[in-house]
Amino acid sequence: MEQVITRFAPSPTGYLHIGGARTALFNWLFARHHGGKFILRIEDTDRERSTEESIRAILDAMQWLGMDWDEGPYYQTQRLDVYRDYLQRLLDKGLAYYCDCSPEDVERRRQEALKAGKKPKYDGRCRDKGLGPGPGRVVRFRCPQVGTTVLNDLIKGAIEFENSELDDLVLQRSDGYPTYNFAVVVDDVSMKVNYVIRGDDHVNNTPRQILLYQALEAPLPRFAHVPMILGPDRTRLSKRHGATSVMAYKDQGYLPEALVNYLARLGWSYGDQEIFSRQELIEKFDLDRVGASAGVFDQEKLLWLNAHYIKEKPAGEIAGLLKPFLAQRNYPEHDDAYLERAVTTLQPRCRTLQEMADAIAFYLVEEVDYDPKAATKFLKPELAAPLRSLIETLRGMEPFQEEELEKAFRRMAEEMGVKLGKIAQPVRVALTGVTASPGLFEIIDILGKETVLRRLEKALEFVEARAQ
RNA sequence: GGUCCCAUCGUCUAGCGGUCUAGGAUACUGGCCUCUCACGCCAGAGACACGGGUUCGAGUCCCGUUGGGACUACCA
Repeated sequence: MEQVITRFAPSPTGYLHIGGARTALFNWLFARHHGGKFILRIEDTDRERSTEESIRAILDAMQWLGMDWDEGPYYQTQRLDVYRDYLQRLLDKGLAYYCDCSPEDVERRRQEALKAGKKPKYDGRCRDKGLGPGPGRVVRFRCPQVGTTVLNDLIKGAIEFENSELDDLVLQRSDGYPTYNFAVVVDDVSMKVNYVIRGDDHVNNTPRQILLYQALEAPLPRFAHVPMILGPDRTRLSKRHGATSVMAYKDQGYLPEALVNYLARLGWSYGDQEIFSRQELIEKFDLDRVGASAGVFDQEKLLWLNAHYIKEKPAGEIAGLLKPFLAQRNYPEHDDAYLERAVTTLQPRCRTLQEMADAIAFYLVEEVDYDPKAATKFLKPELAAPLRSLIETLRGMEPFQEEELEKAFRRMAEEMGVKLGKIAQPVRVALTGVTASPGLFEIIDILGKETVLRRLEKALEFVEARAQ
């Protein structure tokens, strides 16, 4: 079997979004699965909207998601001579022609046709004028007007198009740059791309492209049009639906493993399996298990996957990834070992790194602030005595460790004739400021004797003040 | 308007004519665990859009209806 060659060809007119990322992922996975080649190509022929910044952002996102490419990035604007060469072949064969209709005229005639209830196609006015190159002139494809073009899509099956529906599309703009439909074909032909995997918003472009392949006498690639990703309102996912940029997910504290896993399962499935490592994805991914219908992007499920990967990853790695988020919050510095222990207790409790960076606050700040409700409910005046005795007990404890601490607390609760929770909750508030936290004894162990005693004494002062 | 695509729980999906009184995941609800919150475990509720065919038999095949989506540029 010939080597599989796929490509991802974004246009640098914005950030890499969720939909593009999935298209890239499917191409990447397909190539890796088949031991093929994955090419990255930047389609920057729209000089108005393409930006350097977007290119940077797309490359960053590809890298963050762990999708490496074997060739490229190629830039279409650096391949202008290639398009001219191919265009000349078409011109020489009479399969393309110059056209001097102004954009305004074409648009006006289009509107008129529409109003008259006809198809808004280019009317072929310059088809046989025999025009040569000149300022303001474009080159159009002499599109066959009879016959049927069939697209044998790997995902959707056979789709037929009447050539009479198609018109003479522009191949080269008046500024000399190729248009998308032409550049994409020339690139895929010259780069020997044999599997074109892209969003199904391109289905209607495909017959023209097939016709161009034929005009160029180039072998046809296999096409696979993957369904769109929709927002909750079932329209094409866009900024309106919230974060759609891949890097926005990084900033929100998502792990690339989670996003990759989620995106892979959106539109593709493998029996009942939900969790896939990158390696498993490469082993198991194939086009025959890609569904034909559009899917809604479900933030909740992504969150669940992210929580899964946060729990699963070694604490040391999570701690490292967490640092930038900590820096945003200006917490005091702590050593890695301490951070790692704190992270361990938070892993089952946080769905994103942002959540974790918030939750870890009490471990890192000098003094905690009490949540007013929590303080009112649990730091009551009658706690003064128990707190005093607790402080005494803890002061004398050596070693100051989780297991011993738990025993001491249980003993104390028993002596007082109350349930453990009765003293655990006030202490929790004293140490963390809130009523929900990791296990009390692991917290005490990690915070260390000095911090714990300091916070307990502050709590004692607080309850004593309330007593007056 | 025209062309094209799509249609199983709210969402992602399994299902490739009989084993489907439709399975899994997520979200939701209840319970267990428990020092709180999570995690985890158990249980529950929840779907084949509709109408015709084909067939001994249809979620599965065909047609239509309805609904949704995409495209219709000198954007990609």
